[in-house]
Parts: sequence; C-alpha cells; structure tokens
Amino acid sequence: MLQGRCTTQKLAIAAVLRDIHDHPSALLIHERVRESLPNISLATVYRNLENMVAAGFINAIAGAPECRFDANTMPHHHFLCQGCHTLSDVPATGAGVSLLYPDSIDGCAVTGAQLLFSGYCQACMPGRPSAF
Amino acid sequence: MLQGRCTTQKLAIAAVLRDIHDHPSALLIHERVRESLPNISLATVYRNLENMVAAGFINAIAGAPECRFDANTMPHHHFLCQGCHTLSDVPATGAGVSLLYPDSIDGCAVTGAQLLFSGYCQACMPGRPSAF
DNA sequence: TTTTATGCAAAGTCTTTGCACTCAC
DNA sequence: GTGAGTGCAAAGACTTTGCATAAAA
Repeated sequence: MLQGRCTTQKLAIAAVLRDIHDHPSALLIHERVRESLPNISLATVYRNLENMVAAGFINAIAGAPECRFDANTMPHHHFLCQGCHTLSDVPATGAGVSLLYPDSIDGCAVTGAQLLFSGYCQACMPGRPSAF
Repeated sequence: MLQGRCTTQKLAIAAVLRDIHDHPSALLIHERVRESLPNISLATVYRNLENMVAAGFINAIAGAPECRFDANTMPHHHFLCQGCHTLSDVPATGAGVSLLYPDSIDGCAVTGAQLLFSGYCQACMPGRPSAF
C-alpha cells in the first residue's frame, strides 16, 4: 500500500484517511494528522497525498473550492450541496443512478469518470416546505 | 441576459465568452477581454463571471486546476486529458454515454449533474501505439 | 442625483518549491 | 553511509475584498 520508505508521517496520514469517512481537504487532513504528529508540516501532507493519489490509494475529488480527498476507492459518485457545500457519497448503483460509457470517446482513451451531482440537501432546501 | 446596469465591461466579457468555444479560465478570459478593453481589471472579470454563473448564463466547470467557464449551457459532459490537461466537450448524447438520475437522491434535491471523464487524448496516449 | 459597477491594490486561501537536515534502509 | 523523505519558510497561483472613483439610470 505505501510506496517507498515507511515513515511515521506516511502512517499517520494513512491512519487519518482510514478513519475519516467524509471528504477532507488537504488542510483538514493536516489538522487531523497534527493531533498525533504535532510537528508534521503541511508540505509533507501535500506531498504524501499526491503520492497516494498517483498510487491509486485515494481519489482526488474535483469540484469543490479546494481539492478534497476520498479514501473510498470503490466506484461511487458525489453530491455537492450548493447551500452548505457538504460533499457526500452517492452509491454507484442503487440510488437510481445509471451511468454507462465506452472505453474511448472521440479517439480518447477513457480511464475514469467522475459524476458530481449538485443541488440542495434536506437542510438547505430553498423556499420549499421541509416536508419535501 | 445581462443583469443590472449595462456596462462596456459586461458587454466585452459576454462577447469574449460568445466567441471562445473552448473552456477558458478566468485569467484567460481577462487576457482576451483586455484586447478590446485594455484597462479592465481582473477583479471586474471575476465579479462578472460570478454574476453570469449565478444567472445561469454560463457554467462553471469543476475539476480543472483553476475554475474554468463554459458559455455552452446545453447539456453536455467534459473530458479532461491527464496528459495535456485539455478540457473538451462530450455531447450529452451520441458519444455512447448514457446517464440517468432521479430528481432527488437520499432526500437531496438534485438540480444538476456534471460528468467529467478522465483519460488520455490521442496525442497523450501513454505507452500505446498511435494506431490505438 | 443616486446608486451600481469599476479599477486598483492589498490581502486571503490553497498549493508548490528549495534547501538543509533527519532517519529508514 | 546513502538517499528518500521531512520541516521550514518562502514563493507562486488563483481568487476575493475594501474603498475611492466613474458612469449608468
């Protein structure tokens, strides 16, 4: 799982990612890791996250103001609330979502697809009765 | 289409967006607008883009290093090449892509969906014969 | 005239980079 | 001992904000 040398910092970052099940930004990950490793630098967090994304251990989620990370590498989609900017998981199947796409589009090799839904969560539903 | 007062700056930005058919970043838009309006400030470009996104006149595309904008408000998807970071349009239908989703997921109202494919364009196809 | 929009400049936020030092191997 | 990995600090890139001025209505 970990590449290269096994450092305390890498283990601490991996442990945080394993425990967090929401979609933390790099800054939040740094904050959490500092609980167990107060001296770890933000640059180290960024460098290790970059390596983990490259290794496929975590996913980088596009679409939020900052880049967020996701330790859940199972295929799934995301929902971004436009009210509170919360990012939540949407199962790849079972939520009524159906996505099919070919391996290549217009001669381009497609290696992955990110589906980002936007809208409003129950708490942020604008101008609608809460019974919606 | 334009909200509020009709200023030279708004018209110039709208004209640039109408002419550009790729997916310019805010900085690139600023550069292009300066060709006709050399004194326009970057802050004005950002403020107007924000207004146009809010008004639904253009879309903000998530997933690129910087936020990019898209004057094409017809439903369509995007392909981000991991080699050259070029962002291109994928027709909503006709490219073999099939996407179906409900109006609400887990009690959240879904107002839109962005589908971002990633992979490699023909020029960046890694370690594969160009005849792929 | 009134009020919104702009330009300028500064600050804010997130991310990357350079370099000397440390520690896993 | 060697070199990958780290901490620190600075810089970089993109975006937002404050305020006086300009211009649309």
